[in-house]
Amino acid sequence: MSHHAPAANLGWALGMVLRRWHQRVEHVLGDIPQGTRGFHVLSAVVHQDLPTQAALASHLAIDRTVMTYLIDELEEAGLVERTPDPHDRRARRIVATTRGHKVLVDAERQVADVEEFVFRGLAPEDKATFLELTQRTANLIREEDPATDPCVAVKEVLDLSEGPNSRR
Amino acid sequence: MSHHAPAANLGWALGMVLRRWHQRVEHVLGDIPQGTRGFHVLSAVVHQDLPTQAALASHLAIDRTVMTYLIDELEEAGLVERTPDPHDRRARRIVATTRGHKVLVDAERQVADVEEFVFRGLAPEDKATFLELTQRTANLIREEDPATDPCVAVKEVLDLSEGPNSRR
DNA sequence: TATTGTTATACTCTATAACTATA
DNA sequence: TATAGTTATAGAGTATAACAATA
Repeated sequence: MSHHAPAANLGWALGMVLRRWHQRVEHVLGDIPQGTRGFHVLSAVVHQDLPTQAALASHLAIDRTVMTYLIDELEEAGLVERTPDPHDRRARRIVATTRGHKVLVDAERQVADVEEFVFRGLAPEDKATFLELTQRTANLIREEDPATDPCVAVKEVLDLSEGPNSRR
Repeated sequence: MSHHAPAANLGWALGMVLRRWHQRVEHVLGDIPQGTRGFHVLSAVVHQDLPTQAALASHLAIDRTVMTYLIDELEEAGLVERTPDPHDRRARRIVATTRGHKVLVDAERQVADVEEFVFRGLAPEDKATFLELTQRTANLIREEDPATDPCVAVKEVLDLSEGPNSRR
Protein backbone atom coordinates (compact mmCIF):
# COMPACT_ATOMS: atom_id res chain seq x y z
CA MET A 1 0.00 0.00 0.00
CA SER A 2 1.77 3.11 -1.24
CA HIS A 3 1.79 6.36 0.70
CA HIS A 4 0.19 8.98 -1.46
CA ALA A 5 0.54 12.73 -1.27
CA PRO A 6 0.16 13.79 2.37
CA ALA A 7 -2.93 15.81 1.39
CA ALA A 8 -1.81 18.84 3.41
CA ASN A 9 -5.34 19.23 4.66
CA LEU A 10 -5.36 20.75 8.12
CA GLY A 11 -9.06 20.17 8.73
CA TRP A 12 -8.72 16.50 7.91
CA ALA A 13 -5.62 16.11 10.06
CA LEU A 14 -7.10 17.90 13.06
CA GLY A 15 -10.26 15.84 12.74
CA MET A 16 -8.22 12.66 12.64
CA VAL A 17 -6.31 13.52 15.81
CA LEU A 18 -9.35 14.75 17.68
CA ARG A 19 -11.44 11.71 16.70
CA ARG A 20 -8.76 9.39 18.00
CA TRP A 21 -8.48 11.39 21.22
CA HIS A 22 -12.24 11.11 21.71
CA GLN A 23 -12.36 7.39 20.98
CA ARG A 24 -9.65 6.58 23.44
CA VAL A 25 -10.70 8.97 26.18
CA GLU A 26 -14.34 7.87 26.13
CA HIS A 27 -13.28 4.32 26.93
CA VAL A 28 -11.50 5.52 30.04
CA LEU A 29 -14.16 7.82 31.46
CA GLY A 30 -16.40 5.24 33.07
CA ASP A 31 -17.20 7.28 36.19
CA ILE A 32 -18.17 10.48 34.39
CA PRO A 33 -21.47 10.68 32.49
CA GLN A 34 -21.73 12.18 29.01
CA GLY A 35 -18.23 11.12 28.04
CA THR A 36 -15.71 13.73 27.10
CA ARG A 37 -18.17 16.58 27.50
CA GLY A 38 -18.90 15.60 31.06
CA PHE A 39 -15.15 15.48 31.60
CA HIS A 40 -14.68 18.94 30.12
CA VAL A 41 -17.44 20.39 32.28
CA LEU A 42 -16.13 18.80 35.47
CA SER A 43 -12.63 19.95 34.62
CA ALA A 44 -13.81 23.51 34.03
CA VAL A 45 -15.82 23.49 37.26
CA VAL A 46 -12.76 22.47 39.25
CA HIS A 47 -9.96 24.35 37.49
CA GLN A 48 -11.55 27.49 36.10
CA ASP A 49 -13.41 30.14 38.00
CA LEU A 50 -16.71 29.85 36.13
CA PRO A 51 -19.38 29.65 38.78
CA THR A 52 -22.57 29.82 36.74
CA GLN A 53 -23.93 27.50 34.06
CA ALA A 54 -23.93 30.32 31.54
CA ALA A 55 -20.26 31.02 32.14
CA LEU A 56 -19.44 27.34 31.78
CA ALA A 57 -21.46 27.05 28.60
CA SER A 58 -19.77 30.09 27.11
CA HIS A 59 -16.28 28.88 28.00
CA LEU A 60 -16.83 25.42 26.58
CA ALA A 61 -18.81 26.69 23.57
CA ILE A 62 -21.71 24.46 24.56
CA ASP A 63 -25.29 25.62 24.22
CA ARG A 64 -26.78 26.58 27.57
CA THR A 65 -29.75 24.26 26.99
CA VAL A 66 -27.32 21.39 26.64
CA MET A 67 -25.51 22.55 29.76
CA THR A 68 -28.72 21.98 31.73
CA TYR A 69 -28.89 18.23 31.24
CA LEU A 70 -25.13 17.92 31.27
CA ILE A 71 -25.16 19.29 34.81
CA ASP A 72 -28.28 17.26 35.56
CA GLU A 73 -26.35 14.08 34.92
CA LEU A 74 -23.20 15.19 36.68
CA GLU A 75 -25.35 16.05 39.68
CA GLU A 76 -27.14 12.70 39.57
CA ALA A 77 -23.74 11.01 39.49
CA GLY A 78 -22.83 12.94 42.63
CA LEU A 79 -19.93 14.80 41.03
CA VAL A 80 -21.21 18.38 41.20
CA GLU A 81 -23.86 20.33 43.05
CA ARG A 82 -26.06 23.26 42.16
CA THR A 83 -26.02 25.80 44.95
CA PRO A 84 -27.82 29.16 44.97
CA ASP A 85 -25.73 32.18 44.02
CA PRO A 86 -25.87 34.64 46.93
CA HIS A 87 -25.50 37.63 44.60
CA ASP A 88 -28.00 36.62 41.90
CA ARG A 89 -30.98 34.52 42.73
CA ARG A 90 -31.43 33.52 39.09
CA ALA A 91 -28.03 31.88 38.81
CA ARG A 92 -26.74 28.65 40.27
CA ARG A 93 -23.18 28.17 41.35
CA ILE A 94 -21.82 24.83 40.17
CA VAL A 95 -19.38 23.30 42.62
CA ALA A 96 -17.67 19.94 42.54
CA THR A 97 -18.32 17.50 45.37
CA THR A 98 -15.53 15.74 47.22
CA ARG A 99 -16.21 12.72 45.06
CA GLY A 100 -16.20 14.95 41.98
CA HIS A 101 -12.69 16.14 42.82
CA LYS A 102 -11.52 12.60 43.38
CA VAL A 103 -13.07 11.30 40.16
CA LEU A 104 -11.57 14.17 38.18
CA VAL A 105 -8.06 13.60 39.49
CA ASP A 106 -8.38 9.96 38.56
CA ALA A 107 -9.80 10.77 35.13
CA GLU A 108 -7.06 13.28 34.41
CA ARG A 109 -4.43 10.68 35.15
CA GLN A 110 -6.08 8.24 32.78
CA VAL A 111 -6.51 10.88 30.08
CA ALA A 112 -2.82 11.68 30.39
CA ASP A 113 -2.06 8.00 29.85
CA VAL A 114 -4.27 7.96 26.79
CA GLU A 115 -2.53 11.01 25.37
CA GLU A 116 0.81 9.39 26.03
CA PHE A 117 -0.41 6.46 23.99
CA VAL A 118 -2.05 8.41 21.18
CA PHE A 119 1.06 10.53 20.61
CA ARG A 120 3.58 7.77 21.16
CA GLY A 121 4.65 8.08 17.53
CA LEU A 122 5.95 11.59 18.16
CA ALA A 123 9.27 12.38 19.77
CA PRO A 124 8.74 13.72 23.33
CA GLU A 125 9.84 17.23 22.41
CA ASP A 126 7.58 17.23 19.35
CA LYS A 127 4.68 16.07 21.47
CA ALA A 128 5.32 18.84 23.97
CA THR A 129 5.52 21.38 21.17
CA PHE A 130 2.28 20.16 19.66
CA LEU A 131 0.48 20.36 22.99
CA GLU A 132 1.82 23.83 23.67
CA LEU A 133 0.94 25.19 20.24
CA THR A 134 -2.54 23.68 20.32
CA GLN A 135 -3.20 25.15 23.72
CA ARG A 136 -1.84 28.54 22.68
CA THR A 137 -3.90 28.63 19.50
CA ALA A 138 -7.05 27.67 21.38
CA ASN A 139 -6.47 30.41 23.93
CA LEU A 140 -5.88 32.94 21.16
CA ILE A 141 -9.11 31.89 19.47
CA ARG A 142 -11.04 32.21 22.70
CA GLU A 143 -9.62 35.63 23.41
CA GLU A 144 -10.27 36.99 19.93
CA ASP A 145 -13.86 35.81 20.26
CA PRO A 146 -15.29 37.75 23.20
CA ALA A 147 -17.47 35.41 25.25
CA THR A 148 -18.14 33.34 22.12
CA ASP A 149 -20.69 35.93 21.13
CA PRO A 150 -22.49 34.65 18.01
CA CYS A 151 -23.17 38.18 16.75
CA VAL A 152 -19.50 39.04 16.88
CA ALA A 153 -18.66 35.76 15.17
CA VAL A 154 -21.05 36.53 12.31
CA LYS A 155 -19.68 40.03 11.98
CA GLU A 156 -16.12 38.73 11.84
CA VAL A 157 -17.01 36.24 9.14
CA LEU A 158 -18.68 38.96 7.10
CA ASP A 159 -15.60 41.12 7.46
CA LEU A 160 -13.51 38.20 6.30
CA SER A 161 -15.39 37.57 3.08
CA GLU A 162 -16.13 41.29 2.76
CA GLY A 163 -18.94 40.91 0.28
CA PRO A 164 -22.57 39.85 -0.07
CA ASN A 165 -21.65 36.17 -0.51
CA SER A 166 -24.41 35.22 1.89
CA ARG A 167 -24.98 31.51 1.59
CA ARG A 168 -27.98 29.64 3.04
CA MET B 1 -11.18 39.53 33.10
CA SER B 2 -8.35 37.48 34.56
CA HIS B 3 -6.73 34.62 32.68
CA HIS B 4 -7.20 31.52 34.73
CA ALA B 5 -5.17 28.34 34.69
CA PRO B 6 -4.66 27.35 31.06
CA ALA B 7 -6.55 24.12 31.73
CA ALA B 8 -3.96 22.02 29.87
CA ASN B 9 -6.79 20.10 28.29
CA LEU B 10 -5.77 18.84 24.89
CA GLY B 11 -9.23 17.67 23.91
CA TRP B 12 -10.73 21.04 24.66
CA ALA B 13 -7.99 22.88 22.81
CA LEU B 14 -8.16 20.68 19.73
CA GLY B 15 -11.92 21.01 19.69
CA MET B 16 -11.64 24.78 19.91
CA VAL B 17 -9.24 24.99 16.97
CA LEU B 18 -11.15 22.52 14.82
CA ARG B 19 -14.50 24.19 15.54
CA ARG B 20 -13.10 27.53 14.45
CA TRP B 21 -11.62 25.99 11.31
CA HIS B 22 -15.00 24.47 10.46
CA GLN B 23 -16.91 27.68 11.08
CA ARG B 24 -14.67 29.74 8.86
CA VAL B 25 -14.20 27.20 6.10
CA GLU B 26 -17.93 26.46 5.78
CA HIS B 27 -18.59 30.11 4.99
CA VAL B 28 -16.15 29.96 2.12
CA LEU B 29 -17.26 26.71 0.50
CA GLY B 30 -20.29 27.96 -1.38
CA ASP B 31 -19.74 25.87 -4.51
CA ILE B 32 -19.24 22.55 -2.74
CA PRO B 33 -22.23 20.79 -1.15
CA GLN B 34 -22.08 19.25 2.32
CA GLY B 35 -19.60 21.81 3.58
CA THR B 36 -16.25 20.66 4.84
CA ARG B 37 -17.02 17.00 4.25
CA GLY B 38 -17.80 17.62 0.63
CA PHE B 39 -14.50 19.49 0.44
CA HIS B 40 -12.61 16.62 2.06
CA VAL B 41 -14.14 14.10 -0.33
CA LEU B 42 -13.45 16.18 -3.41
CA SER B 43 -9.92 16.80 -2.21
CA ALA B 44 -9.34 13.09 -1.66
CA VAL B 45 -10.80 12.25 -5.06
CA VAL B 46 -8.40 14.62 -6.77
CA HIS B 47 -5.24 14.25 -4.69
CA GLN B 48 -5.30 10.69 -3.42
CA ASP B 49 -5.51 7.52 -5.43
CA LEU B 50 -8.70 6.19 -3.88
CA PRO B 51 -10.89 5.15 -6.78
CA THR B 52 -13.81 3.46 -5.03
CA GLN B 53 -16.33 4.81 -2.57
CA ALA B 54 -15.26 2.28 0.02
CA ALA B 55 -11.64 3.39 -0.22
CA LEU B 56 -12.68 7.01 0.13
CA ALA B 57 -14.90 6.24 3.11
CA SER B 58 -12.14 4.30 4.82
CA HIS B 59 -9.56 7.02 4.24
CA LEU B 60 -11.80 9.80 5.52
CA ALA B 61 -13.23 7.69 8.35
CA ILE B 62 -16.72 8.32 7.03
CA ASP B 63 -19.34 5.60 7.05
CA ARG B 64 -19.92 4.14 3.61
CA THR B 65 -23.66 4.81 3.87
CA VAL B 66 -22.87 8.47 4.38
CA MET B 67 -20.46 8.35 1.46
CA THR B 68 -23.34 7.41 -0.81
CA TYR B 69 -25.32 10.64 -0.44
CA LEU B 70 -22.15 12.67 -0.12
CA ILE B 71 -21.19 11.52 -3.61
CA ASP B 72 -24.82 11.85 -4.71
CA GLU B 73 -24.67 15.56 -3.98
CA LEU B 74 -21.20 16.09 -5.40
CA GLU B 75 -22.41 14.40 -8.55
CA GLU B 76 -25.57 16.52 -8.69
CA ALA B 77 -23.38 19.59 -8.35
CA GLY B 78 -21.38 18.38 -11.33
CA LEU B 79 -18.12 18.07 -9.41
CA VAL B 80 -17.54 14.31 -9.61
CA GLU B 81 -18.80 11.39 -11.65
CA ARG B 82 -19.44 7.74 -10.91
CA THR B 83 -17.95 5.58 -13.64
CA PRO B 84 -17.97 1.80 -13.74
CA ASP B 85 -14.82 0.06 -12.54
CA PRO B 86 -13.52 -2.10 -15.38
CA HIS B 87 -12.05 -4.64 -12.97
CA ASP B 88 -14.98 -5.00 -10.57
CA ARG B 89 -18.50 -4.46 -11.72
CA ARG B 90 -19.72 -3.89 -8.17
CA ALA B 91 -17.47 -0.89 -7.61
CA ARG B 92 -17.69 2.63 -8.99
CA ARG B 93 -14.69 4.75 -9.73
CA ILE B 94 -15.17 8.29 -8.49
CA VAL B 95 -13.49 10.86 -10.74
CA ALA B 96 -13.57 14.62 -10.57
CA THR B 97 -15.03 16.53 -13.51
CA THR B 98 -13.24 19.46 -15.12
CA ARG B 99 -15.45 21.74 -13.11
CA GLY B 100 -14.68 19.71 -10.00
CA HIS B 101 -10.97 20.32 -10.47
CA LYS B 102 -11.55 24.01 -10.98
CA VAL B 103 -13.83 24.35 -7.96
CA LEU B 104 -11.36 22.47 -5.79
CA VAL B 105 -8.42 24.67 -6.78
CA ASP B 106 -10.50 27.71 -5.95
CA ALA B 107 -11.70 26.25 -2.66
CA GLU B 108 -8.18 25.29 -1.62
CA ARG B 109 -7.02 28.84 -2.17
CA GLN B 110 -9.84 30.16 -0.02
CA VAL B 111 -9.25 27.56 2.67
CA ALA B 112 -5.60 28.59 2.74
CA ASP B 113 -6.70 32.18 3.27
CA VAL B 114 -8.97 31.12 6.11
CA GLU B 115 -6.15 29.20 7.75
CA GLU B 116 -3.91 32.20 7.37
CA PHE B 117 -6.56 34.18 9.23
CA VAL B 118 -7.36 31.61 11.91
CA PHE B 119 -3.69 31.18 12.81
CA ARG B 120 -2.71 34.81 12.46
CA GLY B 121 -1.98 34.92 16.20
CA LEU B 122 0.87 32.45 15.77
CA ALA B 123 4.31 33.37 14.52
CA PRO B 124 4.82 32.04 10.97
CA GLU B 125 7.35 29.43 12.08
CA ASP B 126 5.06 28.30 14.90
CA LYS B 127 2.19 28.01 12.48
CA ALA B 128 4.28 25.92 10.12
CA THR B 129 5.37 23.71 13.00
CA PHE B 130 1.81 23.24 14.15
CA LEU B 131 0.64 22.29 10.65
CA GLU B 132 3.50 19.89 10.18
CA LEU B 133 3.03 18.18 13.55
CA THR B 134 -0.72 17.89 13.09
CA GLN B 135 -0.27 16.35 9.68
CA ARG B 136 2.39 13.98 10.94
CA THR B 137 0.32 12.85 13.91
CA ALA B 138 -2.71 12.29 11.70
CA ASN B 139 -0.68 10.19 9.29
CA LEU B 140 0.77 8.16 12.15
CA ILE B 141 -2.72 7.53 13.49
CA ARG B 142 -3.94 6.42 10.10
CA GLU B 143 -1.00 4.08 9.61
CA GLU B 144 -1.28 2.49 13.04
CA ASP B 145 -4.96 1.85 12.35
CA PRO B 146 -5.04 -0.48 9.35
CA ALA B 147 -7.85 0.61 7.04
CA THR B 148 -9.71 2.04 10.04
CA ASP B 149 -10.85 -1.46 10.87
CA PRO B 150 -13.30 -1.22 13.80
CA CYS B 151 -12.35 -4.69 15.07
CA VAL B 152 -8.70 -3.73 15.28
CA ALA B 153 -9.66 -0.47 16.99
CA VAL B 154 -11.66 -2.33 19.65
CA LYS B 155 -8.82 -4.77 20.19
CA GLU B 156 -6.33 -1.95 20.57
CA VAL B 157 -8.50 -0.24 23.15
CA LEU B 158 -8.83 -3.46 25.10
CA ASP B 159 -5.07 -3.92 25.00
CA LEU B 160 -4.68 -0.39 26.26
CA SER B 161 -6.78 -0.86 29.38
CA GLU B 162 -5.54 -4.46 29.67
CA GLY B 163 -8.28 -5.69 31.94
CA PRO B 164 -11.99 -6.56 32.02
CA ASN B 165 -12.98 -2.91 32.46
CA SER B 166 -15.61 -3.36 29.80
CA ARG B 167 -17.97 -0.44 29.94
CA ARG B 168 -21.32 -0.36 28.17
C1' DT C 1 -36.29 44.98 28.83
C1' DA C 2 -32.53 41.67 29.51
C1' DT C 3 -30.73 37.47 31.63
C1' DT C 4 -30.49 32.68 34.12
C1' DG C 5 -32.02 28.43 33.82
C1' DT C 6 -35.53 25.00 32.27
C1' DT C 7 -38.47 22.46 29.15
C1' DA C 8 -40.36 20.97 24.75
C1' DT C 9 -40.01 20.63 19.92
C1' DA C 10 -37.84 20.05 15.65
C1' DC C 11 -34.00 19.33 12.86
C1' DT C 12 -29.55 17.31 11.59
C1' DC C 13 -26.26 13.84 11.77
C1' DT C 14 -24.89 9.33 12.35
C1' DA C 15 -25.33 4.36 13.11
C1' DT C 16 -27.67 0.03 12.07
C1' DA C 17 -29.73 -3.16 9.41
C1' DA C 18 -31.66 -4.96 5.23
C1' DC C 19 -31.33 -5.33 0.42
C1' DT C 20 -29.03 -5.88 -4.67
C1' DA C 21 -25.55 -7.06 -7.52
C1' DT C 22 -21.58 -8.79 -8.03
C1' DA C 23 -17.13 -11.49 -6.57
C1' DT D 1 -19.53 -16.55 1.88
C1' DA D 2 -17.86 -11.89 1.46
C1' DT D 3 -17.85 -7.25 -0.57
C1' DA D 4 -19.54 -2.60 -3.08
C1' DG D 5 -23.07 0.19 -3.04
C1' DT D 6 -27.84 1.63 -1.91
C1' DT D 7 -31.88 2.50 0.84
C1' DA D 8 -34.77 2.95 5.02
C1' DT D 9 -35.22 3.39 9.81
C1' DA D 10 -34.02 4.60 14.35
C1' DG D 11 -31.13 6.88 17.53
C1' DA D 12 -28.10 10.44 19.28
C1' DG D 13 -26.86 15.04 19.18
C1' DT D 14 -27.94 19.87 18.46
C1' DA D 15 -30.47 24.06 17.76
C1' DT D 16 -34.72 26.84 18.37
C1' DA D 17 -38.27 28.74 20.72
C1' DA D 18 -41.17 29.43 24.58
C1' DC D 19 -41.47 29.83 29.46
C1' DA D 20 -40.65 31.17 34.65
C1' DA D 21 -38.03 33.62 37.81
C1' DT D 22 -35.17 37.35 38.67
C1' DA D 23 -32.31 41.46 37.53
